[in-house]
Amino acid sequence: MKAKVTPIWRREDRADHIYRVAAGIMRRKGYEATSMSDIAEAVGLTKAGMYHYIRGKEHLLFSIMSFAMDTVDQHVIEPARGLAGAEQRLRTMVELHARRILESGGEVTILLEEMWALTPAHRRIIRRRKRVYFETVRGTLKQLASEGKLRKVDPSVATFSLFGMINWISRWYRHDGKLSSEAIVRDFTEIAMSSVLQTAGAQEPSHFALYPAGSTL
Amino acid sequence: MKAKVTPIWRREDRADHIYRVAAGIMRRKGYEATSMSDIAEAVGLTKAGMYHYIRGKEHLLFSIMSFAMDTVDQHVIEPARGLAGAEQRLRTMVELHARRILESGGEVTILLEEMWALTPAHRRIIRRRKRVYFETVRGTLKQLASEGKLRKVDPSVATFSLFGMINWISRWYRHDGKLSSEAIVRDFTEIAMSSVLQTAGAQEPSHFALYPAGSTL
DNA sequence: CCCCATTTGCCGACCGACCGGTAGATCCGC
DNA sequence: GCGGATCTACCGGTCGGTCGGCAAATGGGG
Repeated sequence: MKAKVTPIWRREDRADHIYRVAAGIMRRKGYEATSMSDIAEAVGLTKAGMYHYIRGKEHLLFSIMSFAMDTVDQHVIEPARGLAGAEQRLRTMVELHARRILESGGEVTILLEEMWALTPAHRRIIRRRKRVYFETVRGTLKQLASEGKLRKVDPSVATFSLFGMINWISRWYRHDGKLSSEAIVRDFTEIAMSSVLQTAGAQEPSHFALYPAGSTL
Repeated sequence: MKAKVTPIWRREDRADHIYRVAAGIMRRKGYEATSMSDIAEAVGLTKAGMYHYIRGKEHLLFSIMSFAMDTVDQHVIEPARGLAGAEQRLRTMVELHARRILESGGEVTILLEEMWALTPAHRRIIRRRKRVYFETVRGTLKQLASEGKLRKVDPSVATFSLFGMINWISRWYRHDGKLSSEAIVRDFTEIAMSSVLQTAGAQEPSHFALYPAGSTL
């Protein structure tokens, strides 16, 4: 009596679906704590059936991470690449990245931290792509520094701080929260930009007065 | 010939040692990926021997997290509590917390993120303590806002951003890096403070001009 | 249109490895 | 010889992953 649904799955769609479901579960429970049975059940297959489409747990994680890096390349780095001013470029990257995280639910961000679970070869690939992004931002900050628009801080520390703020978003943002995502993006972008940008009128940050001249720098 | 060392372990010292070793391994590999055998081997005991001192894996994690919260209470919140100005209080917390992370190796910070591994009861306890800290910072930001010293941003978003920067430190800081920890603390504190503090001379952030008046706030 | 061989999608049963944790014997300083 | 510390041996259970096979599609040749 139970009419078999037999939805028309194209093979690659089925695989994509598995990636998506797995990403959601792994985001909530972490990679190690997520069993293949968990994923299979959520997908609506048995474990053996699921293995028809995927190669293994580690490769699944690697695929998700690669997809995450693809979206960052496509929707954050690429749109900002051609922009003229360094400040404009940085602001665009911060804003686009923040918006991406809010819209994607953050699976993508959080799983990028499970590097230790990858095989050395896969880890190297992901690390390399992350470094490209990091160096893009750091290069922009260095350009800002050469224009006198960066605070008197180490560009690497500034870059790490920016990534900290950005990557943390997915840990606190709730889709059903009080603030609209647009308001969050706006406030967040201002906070992030202000953290590294030297204010035009004040060449010296006020706190310099707190330290005696010539103290151990 | 091998003279047995038999170091004189007081029972609680032994337990403390296990906590410390476990925290180090779990920081590198994550909670789930760390087996009790891993820890036992690193401690120099068999698994059964180790269970003489600890109650179980989950309770071990809970103890480490509680210790982490103790140090934050003791070395970050408490010293800042009595301070007069909101700005001074915030700066002190940021600086002390950052310094703590650099000095402790960061075990403490990272493991605080493995909340999902705790039993519901333990999770509630840790979450409550984290919330107290969060509200302390947010309260300070609100006070800054009432004094007109906070950027025109939501205090919660600002607080989350601050915690993001701070908690991210342990992911990039290497003890053998080029920068001295003092230089890092100094730069980082300036970045963090600037991200939320309204610059004295500029009452309106420049980007407000980009949005039409009365746009959806 | 039918028949049948081949492929595809999927499953129940199962594997060896390892997990967290325990029982009971042994060791050793007092 | 007593009691805490530590060991060897083992438990039940779960892990990631595989195997052989069933049933539904697929596709030609007649």
